[in-house]
Amino acid sequence: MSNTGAPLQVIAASLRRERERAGLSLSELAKRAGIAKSTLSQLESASGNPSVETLWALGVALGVPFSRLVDPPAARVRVIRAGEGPAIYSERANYTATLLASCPPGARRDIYMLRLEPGAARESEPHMSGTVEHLIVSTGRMLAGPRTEPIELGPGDYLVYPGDIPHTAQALERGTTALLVSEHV
Amino acid sequence: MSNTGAPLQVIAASLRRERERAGLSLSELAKRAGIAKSTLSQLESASGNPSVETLWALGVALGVPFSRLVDPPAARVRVIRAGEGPAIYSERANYTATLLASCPPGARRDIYMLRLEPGAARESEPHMSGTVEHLIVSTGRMLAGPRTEPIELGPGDYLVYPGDIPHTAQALERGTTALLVSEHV
DNA sequence: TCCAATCGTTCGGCTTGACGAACGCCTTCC
DNA sequence: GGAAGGCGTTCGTCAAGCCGAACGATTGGA
Repeated sequence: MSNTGAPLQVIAASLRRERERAGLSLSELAKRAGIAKSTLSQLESASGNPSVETLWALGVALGVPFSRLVDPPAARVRVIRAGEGPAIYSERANYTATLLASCPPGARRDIYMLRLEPGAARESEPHMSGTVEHLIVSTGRMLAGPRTEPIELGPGDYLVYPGDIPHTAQALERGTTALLVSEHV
Repeated sequence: MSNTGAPLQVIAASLRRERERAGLSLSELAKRAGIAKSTLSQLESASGNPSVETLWALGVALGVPFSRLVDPPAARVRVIRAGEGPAIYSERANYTATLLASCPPGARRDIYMLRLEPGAARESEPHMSGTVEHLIVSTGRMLAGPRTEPIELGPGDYLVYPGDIPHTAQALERGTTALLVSEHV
C-alpha cells in the first residue's frame, strides 16, 4: 500500500479543532463516539490511520459532516462589485461568465454571474458526471436547461437541471443576467 | 466501538460506480491505487471497513474527491417561478426568504431568494460552525455581512462572509432582492 | 488446438488499528 | 490531610485490515 498523501495530519488538527469548538474533553468525545480514549488520543496526535467507521463515528459525535474532518475550510469576508470579478469565460460577445467563488477545499460548487445578449445559443457538452446546475435569472429573459427541453425563464425564476448531459443557454432579451451555481457533488 | 451507521454499503456502491465510469478493471484500479486486488474486491462487496489512507488512495486513483466515495448524488430538472417557491421564512413584512433548493444528500448548501424592504435590520445569530454565506444582490441596495462590519451592496454585487458569527441584513431601497447560498461544508 | 495474459475471488499470514487497563496528574470535596 | 472523579497518555493484547499467492474463468493471439 503506497503512501499517496492521505491527510492524517489534517485529520488530527481537525479533530482537535472541532473538539475544542464543541467544548468536549478527549474522554467525553471518545465516550460519545463509542471509541476508546486511547484511540482518539492516537488520532489527535496523528499517529494512526483510522478506519472509515471510526472517523464517521467521530463526525457524528462532533455534529460535523464527515468530510469536514478531512478538508478543513477557511472563511473570510469578501466583496466583488458588479462587473469587477474575473471574467473567466467570454466565448462570444453575447455570453460572459464571471466567476464569483470557485470550489474551495471541502465544497463542491462554483458560483458564476452570467451576462447574455440575444444571439446564437451557447451549447454546453456534459460536465463531470453528477454535476447539477442551479440557474436564477436576475434581469431579462432566457432559454436554458437540457438541450432536449430548454425552458423559458424570467426575472426571479429558478431552474435546476443535470449538468452532466448536453445543455444550453440563450438570451431572449438585451442585458439578461443570471446567477449560475454549478454543483458537482 | 459501536456501530454508528458508517456508510460501508454506500462506499461499496460508489467504488463500483466510479470504477465503471472510469473504465477500469478491478485489477487495474487496485494497481493504480497501490493496494491489493483482494482488498478492493473486499471493499466493493461491502465486506470491509477501509482505513482512511486506503480510501484516500482510491479517490486519488479514480480522480474523484475523497468524500465523493462516501456521499453520492441525484439530479433532475425543476423550475420554480418568481414568487412561487415555498416561502419558508417571513419574520416580518420587510424580509422574506424563499427556499429554492434545500440540502439534498451529498450536498451541503441551501439556496434562497430573498426579498427585503427597508426597515429594521434582520439580525442572525451564528449558524452551524463552518457555515459560509454567499450573497448576490439582484435589485435594490442593502447592507449585509458580519454584524461588526456590514457592507453596502448594489445590483450585481457579491459578498461572501462566515455565517457562523453574528450577521445582519437590511434593505436600503424598496424591493431589494438577493440570492443567498448558505453553505455548510 | 494450446499458451499467455488478465480477470475477480478466495485463502492464509502478517501488521497495525482499536480495545481495556493502568498510570500519573489535576481538581474538587469532606 | 485523604478520597473520589476526571483528565490524557502509555502499554499489552486481540482481531480485522491488508498483503501476496493461488485458483478457476475468460480473452486474445499464434
